[in-house]
Amino acid sequence: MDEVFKALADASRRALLDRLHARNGQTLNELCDGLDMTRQAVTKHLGILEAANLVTTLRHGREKLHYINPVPIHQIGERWIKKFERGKLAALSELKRQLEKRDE
Amino acid sequence: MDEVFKALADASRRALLDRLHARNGQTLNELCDGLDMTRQAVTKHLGILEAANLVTTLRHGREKLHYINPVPIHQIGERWIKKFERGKLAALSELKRQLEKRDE
DNA sequence: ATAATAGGCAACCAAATGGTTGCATGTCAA
DNA sequence: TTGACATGCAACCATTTGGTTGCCTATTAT
Repeated sequence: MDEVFKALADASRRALLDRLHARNGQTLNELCDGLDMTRQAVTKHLGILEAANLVTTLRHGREKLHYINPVPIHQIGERWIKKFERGKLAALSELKRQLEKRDE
Repeated sequence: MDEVFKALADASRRALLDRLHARNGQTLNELCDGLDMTRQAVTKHLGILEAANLVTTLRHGREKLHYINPVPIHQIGERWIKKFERGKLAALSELKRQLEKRDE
């Protein structure tokens, strides 16, 4: 889980996921296209995404195809975000109450 | 948005949010309790959470009370996670198809 | 008044991070 | 078969990060 959070913490990596979300199965060079980074930098980012299981790759001859794996993202939503949904309204109203109490 | 992702990338900070989720409005020293870090390290983490608007603080005399703000977490869910929900099944089945095609 | 308590500030440090360059390897096409 | 193309590997670099220590300030309780 920590690896996923860390992987998602970088804007370049989120951009790569966005690209794969727009069109899945792109090669390394396709993913590099238009980005202000060297190919090697992109390789590293993709490696981190792959290590976090956010991307799965498939060799096809000399090309490496990258496929997004939506499962870890979904898990972040289920296991983490949702926990804070419950009690969200309670937290906000309590905060509001405390903020108002300040002026007593 | 980037600040929120970065703030959530650290396990210590997520643990602090968990603590506030369990009991809101804790002081700095309460939050330090039991953690294997100096108070100053915790202060820094809380500063990052506050900068990302994940935590709001309120001075009460010499104490500083920390309240969780669930809104940015919710926004990550809405603006980011949900985007990948749509097409999740499509991505998975395509990945499965490609993986099977490998053995042709 | 004064001691204890709660927190703030700043300098410093090691390790991790995001990036680069240079070169090597494997695969495809002419 | 040889050149072009797609990717891999490794060393190196600057900056950021997560943490420390030492000291200072503000508030509360005795």
